[in-house]
Amino acid sequence: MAAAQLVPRIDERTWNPELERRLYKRWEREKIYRFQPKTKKKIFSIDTPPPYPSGRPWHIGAAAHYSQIDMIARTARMMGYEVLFPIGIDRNGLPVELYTEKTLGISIRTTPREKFIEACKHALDDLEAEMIEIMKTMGMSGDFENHYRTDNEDYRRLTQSTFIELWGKGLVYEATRPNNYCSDCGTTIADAEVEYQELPSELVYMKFKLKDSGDQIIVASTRPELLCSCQAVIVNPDDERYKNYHGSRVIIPVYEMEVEIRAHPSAKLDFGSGAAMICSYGDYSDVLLFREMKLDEVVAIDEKGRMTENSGILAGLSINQAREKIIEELQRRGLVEKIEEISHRTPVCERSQTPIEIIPMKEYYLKQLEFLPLLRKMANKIVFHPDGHRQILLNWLDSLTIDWPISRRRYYGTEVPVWYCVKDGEPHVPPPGKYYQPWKDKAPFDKCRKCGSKEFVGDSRTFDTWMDSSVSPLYITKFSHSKSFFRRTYPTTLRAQGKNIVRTWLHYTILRCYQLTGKAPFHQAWIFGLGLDEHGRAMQKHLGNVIDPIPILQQYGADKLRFWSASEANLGYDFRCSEARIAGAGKFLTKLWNVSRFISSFPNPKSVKLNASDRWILAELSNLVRDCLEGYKDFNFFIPASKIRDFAWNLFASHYVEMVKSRAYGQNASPSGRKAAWFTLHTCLKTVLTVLAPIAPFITDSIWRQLRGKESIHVQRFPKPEWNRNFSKYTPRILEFNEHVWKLKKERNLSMKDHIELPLPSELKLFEADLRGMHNLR
RNA sequence: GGGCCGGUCGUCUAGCCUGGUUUAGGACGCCGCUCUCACACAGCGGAGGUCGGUGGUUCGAAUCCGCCCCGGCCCA
Repeated sequence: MAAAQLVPRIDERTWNPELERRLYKRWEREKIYRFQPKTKKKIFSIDTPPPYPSGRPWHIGAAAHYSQIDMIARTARMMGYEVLFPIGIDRNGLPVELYTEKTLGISIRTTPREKFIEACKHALDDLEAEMIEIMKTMGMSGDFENHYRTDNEDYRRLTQSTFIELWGKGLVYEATRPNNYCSDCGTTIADAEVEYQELPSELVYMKFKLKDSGDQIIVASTRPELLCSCQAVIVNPDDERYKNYHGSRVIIPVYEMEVEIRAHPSAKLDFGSGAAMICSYGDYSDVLLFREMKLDEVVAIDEKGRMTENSGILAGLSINQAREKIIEELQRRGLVEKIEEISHRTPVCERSQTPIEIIPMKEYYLKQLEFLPLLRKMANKIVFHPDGHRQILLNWLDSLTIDWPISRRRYYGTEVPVWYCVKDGEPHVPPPGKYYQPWKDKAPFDKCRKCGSKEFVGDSRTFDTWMDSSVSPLYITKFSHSKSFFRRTYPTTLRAQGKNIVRTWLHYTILRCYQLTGKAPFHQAWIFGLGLDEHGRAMQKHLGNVIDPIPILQQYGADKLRFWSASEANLGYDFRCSEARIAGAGKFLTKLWNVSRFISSFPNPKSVKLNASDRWILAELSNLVRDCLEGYKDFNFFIPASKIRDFAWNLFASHYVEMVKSRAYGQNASPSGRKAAWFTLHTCLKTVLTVLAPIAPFITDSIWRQLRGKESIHVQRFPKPEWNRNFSKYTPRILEFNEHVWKLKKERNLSMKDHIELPLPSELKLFEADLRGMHNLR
């Protein structure tokens, strides 16, 4: 058979990403990724993060993240597991409300709740559809047929049922919590709705008398009206002026209460007098200091933005009136040293631009502090990928000082399922198993169990959205729907998520699922870094540096994006995104395609007698398989991606293929030697395709089916490193020799196929025939 | 402001744990030559790094220790 008669079975000269769409349709038809709950295989369940479709464009970093989560699922399948890979979409909370207001031009303040949440319900439909389309385009093998939403009735029913259960266990209690409050809008606002402005403000220097010595200390504050809630005065520990006063007690002017002077580093030496009063609550640092020093809060301002009875002479006044009046009062008593006009960074309501107040309000809390020892224990037991990121969770657990406030004064979220007796305020919680909307539903109780009254009023609040997301492992394992399914799939095998939400999603999920099931919700936690722009800055809409994955997918295709993601983003660490590098990474796939095309022109014999070169590359192939499996075991795709590229490009294509080309074409080769070359070429390709399949599912399946028939590569198992690795000791010598010859020919201006006279190193005698053929040695 | 993580050619990374085998390896990009029968989305060759800075430990440090700077995230 002459070389000219060999025709590649693969026609196209380059990998065409348009083939991806057709292949995806084929996967859908063949249902090769469908979860079989009755399987005999071990089950691998993935607790996938439900992404939030809050706006266009979706983040390229997120695309990289989700494509890697898909690699986890594919890896597990090729390891022989039955894989449960649910897909969910998060649609609760503030961003939906803001998006709805913006796109529909309505206001949450003036729209009836019923109408507003109806609008929220559909606001994200288009964005969600687009997001799911992108996930499919990326080749994700999740369960799109049963995709769930965190705002559907079933999900909210689960959230409420779990709350009711925890309520029954005594893990929920009510206590005050500092809320951002806008007196103009008449409502609490979320942290995300607070912005900061430099506003002119009066810094009042007030005289505080020391209790024992009769000395006085000057305290400067922009919030003199909060004097009645002052519970401490702080000075910087390094401030020489006040060194003698640490621990002394001072009398608060007008109110005549005693508080302690404490040393604290957050007191700034050069601000005001250097001494600051800590009130509940002037600003966020007051909140922190109250927690840190365990001070008792005094409510000075009520929900209408009026001063409370606690403020004595100021009671009933607005904040501005109160400030004027207290300054007058202080001046009348000669307690004002001076007043300075300053510019002050003030938190304001993003809507009304009114300075916000921090007002303690009653909220529900879920106990977490008493679980800390158990949480630490579970954190240490969960396998982290990468291992070091367990520390993020442990550090967070160490820094927790308060329980978790779980109620929010919002509209679009899961409602707090509690009704109160109108007469005595006794809270009543309904039985679990239904979705409740207490703000509009009739109370499911006959009469108050305490006073017998028949009138109830429903709670109007919703839950923190993490209350919903933190039971995702229970939702996907059918916790409240199917005992047998739950038993088989819970705890889930692996939680995949971003590093930035370890302290929220990861922590809350472990806490809640433990409280409900007595077990950690997953055996492994896989933590991904954050996609930054090409300069290393976070991608943010207002910076205009967000890269849209849609045009990238259109131009380069999913596999190039995926291969880039795997070979660029080291597991757990932040990575930069740039189109140029995606294009660069994609070149490897073109190379792979062409090597495959070359190999596709040869038959694939079954049994052969191997030459030395064949045994050498198979030894290296074994090394490759071993390295890849090691990376896959840790779900670190960076390792297989770079090892495969190294092997396939720099060893296999550059050296081995060139070494056996003449043998494969039958030039000066025995039939058995020729067959051995064919066999080895096919074996290497087959193996490379299999270990690459989780990363680049389209191109590998395409080549696989063109060479090996109908069955998809995605139902195969990973190969084993089955060839003797002994011959890999020749690798450095072979590379060295080949590079030496190439260089010589270059220097002598010879073409690669020109013959050259050169002695063969004695160590390479085994490879003599192939090397002579390769370089045309004489 | 606090905590954590990270900083190796323009870019991504190997090496760092377990100091010497490193004149710091590879890839992308760049430059030069070559259309050689799978591939010019290629091949070959080349330039490019005082390993964030600075002190220290040591015969010897990218590798161990201290301090500082920069970036990211989270909490404020």
